[in-house]
Amino acid sequence: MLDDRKLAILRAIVSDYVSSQEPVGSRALVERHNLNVSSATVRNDMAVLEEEGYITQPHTSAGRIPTDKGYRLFVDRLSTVKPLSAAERRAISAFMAGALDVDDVVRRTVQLLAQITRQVAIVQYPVLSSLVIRHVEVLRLGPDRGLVMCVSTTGTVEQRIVSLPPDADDDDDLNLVRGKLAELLVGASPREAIDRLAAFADQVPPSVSALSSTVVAALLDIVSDDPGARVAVAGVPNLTRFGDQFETTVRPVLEALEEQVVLLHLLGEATSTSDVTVRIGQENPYEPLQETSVVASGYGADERAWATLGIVGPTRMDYPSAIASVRAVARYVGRFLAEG
Amino acid sequence: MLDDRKLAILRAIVSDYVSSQEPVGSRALVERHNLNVSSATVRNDMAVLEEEGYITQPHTSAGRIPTDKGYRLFVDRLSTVKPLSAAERRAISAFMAGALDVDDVVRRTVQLLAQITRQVAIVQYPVLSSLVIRHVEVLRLGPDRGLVMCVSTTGTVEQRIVSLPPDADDDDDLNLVRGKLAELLVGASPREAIDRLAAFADQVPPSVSALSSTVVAALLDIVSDDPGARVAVAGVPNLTRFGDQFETTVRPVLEALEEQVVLLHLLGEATSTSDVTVRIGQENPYEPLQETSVVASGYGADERAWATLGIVGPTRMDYPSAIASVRAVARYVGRFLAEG
DNA sequence: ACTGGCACTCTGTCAGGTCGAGTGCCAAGG
DNA sequence: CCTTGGCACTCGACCTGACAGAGTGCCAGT
Repeated sequence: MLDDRKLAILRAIVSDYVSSQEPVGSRALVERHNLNVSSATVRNDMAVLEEEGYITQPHTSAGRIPTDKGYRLFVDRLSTVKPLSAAERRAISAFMAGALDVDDVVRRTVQLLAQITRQVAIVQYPVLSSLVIRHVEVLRLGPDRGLVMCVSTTGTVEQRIVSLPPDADDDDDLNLVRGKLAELLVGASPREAIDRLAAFADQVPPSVSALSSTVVAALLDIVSDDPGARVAVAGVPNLTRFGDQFETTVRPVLEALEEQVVLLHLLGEATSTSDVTVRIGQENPYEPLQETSVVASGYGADERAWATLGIVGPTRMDYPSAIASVRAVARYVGRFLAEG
Repeated sequence: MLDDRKLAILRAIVSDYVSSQEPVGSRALVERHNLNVSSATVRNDMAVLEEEGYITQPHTSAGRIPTDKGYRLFVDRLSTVKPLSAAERRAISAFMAGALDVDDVVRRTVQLLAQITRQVAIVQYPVLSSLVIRHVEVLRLGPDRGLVMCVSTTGTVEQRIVSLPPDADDDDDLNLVRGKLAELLVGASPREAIDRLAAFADQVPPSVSALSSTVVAALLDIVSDDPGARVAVAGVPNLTRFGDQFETTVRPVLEALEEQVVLLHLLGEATSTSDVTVRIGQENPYEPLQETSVVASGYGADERAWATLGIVGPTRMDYPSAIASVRAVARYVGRFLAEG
């Protein structure tokens, strides 16, 4: 159906359109790429490609632009991942060097990704569910307010403010509960923690049951209410390069960027750290973003991904570079988080 | 120089322009407001107002639009702050109810502010410098990595990851240092903490001096590297209502929104919780944002402000509503943080 | 001091015309 | 059967001129 030349033409169309952002015609194509055929031949091939749904023309007598299906074919079969330049590799190390804690790593990563791809970058915070609890703390902040904290082995800290029963007039009860909980939870994964917490109510003396249940509720909230459900975003100004129609294309993106839930849905679920997922236009699960593409990858210190990162940009995007950048950054961050 | 009628005309121009976003002419003015004079009279007055620099016309034979100076006069002398509707007040309480911790309060506040003003909202995290240290924690995360944490009485948690000397082969040293530091710092303000930490090196046995100095450095970093230097942003999609020119007006705003430092500079320094600051167009300290106005206020539980919040929008903004909203939200958040 | 009237200026828009890029198709050639 | 040069056709981009409308400034009259 599609011989080599047609594929080469499709590749050329994608490549030209991505760089010029203008429909590309048959003549320009034979001039800029050495296809060794005439423009008429290219036209015939383009007619076939259009019939098959890989390209389309905005109006009669304009050049062709790739469809989502065309980009998909390009990404799957026609593109070779562009290796990053030495300068880019150096930029990555320089940018990440000296990160203070996990939050800082995430913030730097998202900025880095936005900068090298010149798109909007999104980085999910590492999900606690693949981590291990290192420390549990319960503090009294005021007469009836307390703080419950949970620290993971990677240094992520999650906390909740709770109302403490005012009758616990000194902190012995608090320390008792804290001690028992620490003993119970340190070393546990969040999933184990949920199970152990469910059985905890029976293990405390009735005198502290009110206090204990409040703290346990907060801890359950922390470990079960997926703490990786947060994302960092950078590179929003890059949207101004998006195109002309603002209300129709950019606005939905801006709205999606304010909805953490949508963003997580968008990044998708990455189970492995080695794949880069590309969602093109209408393949996108979130309807208002069907004019945009998402390039995402899992990241983490081992094969199992801790969380996801990626970029969002126009379907007309330089996929080979984007994929290479996302992959490189994901790998680097994974290693960085492992080594500290 | 400017009699009552001229002021009334200026007020009418501002009001009409803000709602219609189009230059307003003399005839429309006498029709929509009962000025009891003819359009010719209005024209004469407008000529004076233009001469004085309060209004301008985009081109000959177009209506007038207010200048920055015109808006300034309007804000200072011609507008009365619009009280919030009952529905808005209810929305504020509903939105804030059930906030989990300080971070959550900030996130909700910034969303709330963006929603009721329909502008871009910015909320600075409460600065630690007006708070008191409640708890200090030092944890070992791995063979050579540790976590240093600091909790304030409002429940703000700041942490740093540090490299620990590997020779501390069990955690007695760590606990010793932690204990001494907790004793030293709990109850201190950040300023006091800096002083006390400076003198701490002398108080520890030499065997733990390496460990101690690492931890102290991290704590100094936490308490001195102003943790209130962070802001939350929401309502970015509202920028699409900004106007037509994108490259020139919206892009600089998007860029500013990615720079925490610029944003803090923009909000300015609010020392009191009772004033609302309005910076109009060129009054703005950050040059690329001279087409925008900033309405900001300090907030906090007492008269002294903890931090600042505000909105950024086009100079053509509904100042009375914006000022009222910013003030109301600032007060509400202040009370909320105090009561918990 | 205000008002009605008038000439003037400028923008936005619409119709008409031209240009050029690009296509589809066809007949001829390898 | 594939490829190619040629040709007619289509349609958007751009320019032009004309026109209506909004708005102004100014002036003479009340």
